[in-house]
Amino acid sequence: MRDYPDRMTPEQARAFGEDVLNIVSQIPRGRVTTYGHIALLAGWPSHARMVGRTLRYTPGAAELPCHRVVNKVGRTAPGWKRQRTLLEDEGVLFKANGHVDMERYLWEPEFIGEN
DNA sequence: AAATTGACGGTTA
DNA sequence: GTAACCGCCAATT
Repeated sequence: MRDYPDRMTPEQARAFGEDVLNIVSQIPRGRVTTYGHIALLAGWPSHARMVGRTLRYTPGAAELPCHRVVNKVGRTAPGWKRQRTLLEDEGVLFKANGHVDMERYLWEPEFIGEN
């Protein structure tokens, strides 16, 4: 018995991509959220990696505040050095270990009228 | 068809 | 704190 969703059909993958971009666009300035939270809200809890894939490869994702998406421990995206500067410019403080202070800046999206 | 690759997450040591 | 795994899954090789 699998406790994770079935493999995405192409149609589901398309809808998932739209949902991800839509959610990212709602992250408030000066706050961050995680790949896992976005995947959960999009209805695919085990697809955190796919959220990262979408933001990395979808043209137009750069127009969104995708710099406000970090991993669960507050680490910024590998190879994207500018992300930290963008966050600091809107007031997000980093800890000595180079991670975002998640206790202070994590924004947890809420389900609205779902199901 | 089989193996590898990641803007990830979790457990263990 | 680090590091080594493991599970997950679409895309790529």
